[in-house]
Amino acid sequence: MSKQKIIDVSLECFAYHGYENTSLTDIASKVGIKKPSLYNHFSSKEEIFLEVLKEVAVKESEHFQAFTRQTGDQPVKQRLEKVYHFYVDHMANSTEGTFFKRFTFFPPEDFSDEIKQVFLQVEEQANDIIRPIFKQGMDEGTLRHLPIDETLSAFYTLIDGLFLEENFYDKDTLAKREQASFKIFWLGVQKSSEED
Amino acid sequence: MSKQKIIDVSLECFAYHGYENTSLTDIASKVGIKKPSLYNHFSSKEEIFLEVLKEVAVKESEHFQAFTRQTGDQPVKQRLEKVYHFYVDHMANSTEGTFFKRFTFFPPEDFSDEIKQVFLQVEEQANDIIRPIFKQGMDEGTLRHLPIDETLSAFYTLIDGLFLEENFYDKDTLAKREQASFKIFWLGVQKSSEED
DNA sequence: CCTACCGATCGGTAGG
DNA sequence: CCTACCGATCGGTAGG
Repeated sequence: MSKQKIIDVSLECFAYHGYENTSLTDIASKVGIKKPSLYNHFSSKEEIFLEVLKEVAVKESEHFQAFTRQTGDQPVKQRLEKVYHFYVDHMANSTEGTFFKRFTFFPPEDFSDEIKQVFLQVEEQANDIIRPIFKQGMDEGTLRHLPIDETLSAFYTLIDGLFLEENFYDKDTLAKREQASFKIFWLGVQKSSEED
Repeated sequence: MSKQKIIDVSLECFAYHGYENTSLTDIASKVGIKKPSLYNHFSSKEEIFLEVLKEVAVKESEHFQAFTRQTGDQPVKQRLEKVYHFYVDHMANSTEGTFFKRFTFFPPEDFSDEIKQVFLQVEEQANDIIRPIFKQGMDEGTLRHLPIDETLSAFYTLIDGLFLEENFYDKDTLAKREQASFKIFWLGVQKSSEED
């Protein structure tokens, strides 16, 4: 169906060029039709954007959930490390990640409320997936007993920081920064030998 | 001089609305002149932008340097904590910080090289200012002997993460996240009692 | 520093 | 799904 093709093409254009910098002519030509034909499927540019946003939100949540579940049988440190690398890599290298980053961080004014809502919803679902890993670590004595929401938010802040840095550093430097941040985070949250 | 006023007004427009979303008519009307008069001072919109960029880079470096120097006589933990809060607050609440964040994060394609260069240059200057604090901490035995560039990059990644989060959390939540991240970072880098 | 105007491009519509 | 066209707005220029 060409409606889906319009959504796919729009996702790519919006992700890599932004909302204002993507024209309906651009989208139509990449789909292989003329601009007015878009109006057979959508009533405005805004509607296209909102449909793309909705799709990305659902896909991203499912994607993260599937990956995290799959690490369920591993030790806490490995689970966290894998989830961490997966998040960072995905946001750096996928179209959906780029879209998500771009519009959560600098939303077009007209959509800022919808976007904020989607971000918070995706984050909440991600929290529900990651929280049990920290819980597991504290219960089994691998992690310090810190307030779980502090640990969780510090973990996210690292990831968010790397999102931003993806824009300036080359792959090698970024990989080193990714390692360094995790190492120090882990030193901070692990239970040291002298504690009970 | 009205050239300076154009730069000041443009900085504000670009910071809060982005490059494509700021028209020369907008800028002129806020300055109190008509659009064609801008061309008495600048030869294009691009030139205005590049001049604003240059000014922000210089101002930010100086501003940051001045603040850090002023904390020189305090213990390492307090110095780091103050620099950290200063950085995050400044980026959240100043026009220059908003400009810097917006354009380092999603640069208009035509300027991406110039912007990347400015970002790396500002970061390098910031490194030269912060590195001695970590060096001091390791020398006096407050901090673990970790590779200094790992510590430095992890510290920045925290700050970068909070930059992003400034866009969707309210002040209270943000302040909590700021505290939580620093707390865990500090647990990670401080020398624990059992080490030599 | 202005008025008047340029070609290009935008999102969107009419009508088939 | 198309051609033809709309009013609005863009960055930029001519000429004073």
